[in-house]
Amino acid sequence: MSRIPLHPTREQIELPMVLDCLSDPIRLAIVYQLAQQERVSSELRCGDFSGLGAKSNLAYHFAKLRECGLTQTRIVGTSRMTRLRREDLEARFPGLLDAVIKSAAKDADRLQLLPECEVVDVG
Amino acid sequence: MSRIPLHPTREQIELPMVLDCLSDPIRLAIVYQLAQQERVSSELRCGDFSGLGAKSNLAYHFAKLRECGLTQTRIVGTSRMTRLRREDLEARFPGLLDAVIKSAAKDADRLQLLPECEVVDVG
DNA sequence: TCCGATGTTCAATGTTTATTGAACTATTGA
DNA sequence: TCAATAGTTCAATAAACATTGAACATCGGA
Repeated sequence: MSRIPLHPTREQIELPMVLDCLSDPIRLAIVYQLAQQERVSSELRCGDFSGLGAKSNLAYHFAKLRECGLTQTRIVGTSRMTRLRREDLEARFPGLLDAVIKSAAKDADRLQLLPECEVVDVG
Repeated sequence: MSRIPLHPTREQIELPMVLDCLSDPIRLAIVYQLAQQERVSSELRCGDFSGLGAKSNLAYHFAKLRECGLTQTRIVGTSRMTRLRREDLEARFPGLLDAVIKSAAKDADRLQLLPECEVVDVG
């Protein structure tokens, strides 16, 4: 396991990479879930998304999200807690993330944003 | 040549396809140019973008833009006039296109939005 | 100190993608 | 009718991408 997950700095976040990252249905679902959850808790574990695919596939997608600057990941015990980099994204691309999340919400039934599994029950 | 370019209906426009389409630097440059030009003329010819690549490659990218619902193309003589589907996009994904275009404008120097060629001189 | 849980990394696979040049089609104007 | 122009289609190629299972690493708790 790489001990320290690598993140781009705010200025290193690139528009095409962010758009490409968001264009994958699984990654869009992850971002959407993270956004939905924000009022309750800003972070989620990777394992909370096991309904979206195999472990190794999710690790791949989480790495992409992290490397393009959409998410921040920190290690807590054996888990990885991931949250959206809202402030950095808003600074670089004002209004973009909100527009994407609202668009995803509008199409929540077409996009498979909520697979069979229910995500979390936070105390 | 396909005589009638095919376009998705407004409702057929899908978020992941739009984001994927916008994530390619060449297509982003095309969309950006179309947006910049809108005050002068809402349409541009494919040939106006010859600085962005070979003819056949541009035809490929223009087809992608059209098929995902970002642009509308009509035939005028031997030319194809292309414009952004602003109203349809705004109806489906409010604020999204504007956010992308403004973000691209902010990063205009990183992204190669303006290749060697100057685009158009409209009467 | 070992077990179970959580994720990562690797290799392999099949798919999609972008790019190119050549051949082709359609239209305009001489 | 012919040539020039605008753009499409095709085949080929190389690169990137998503997906899987197996093996591995790390940490917390019994």
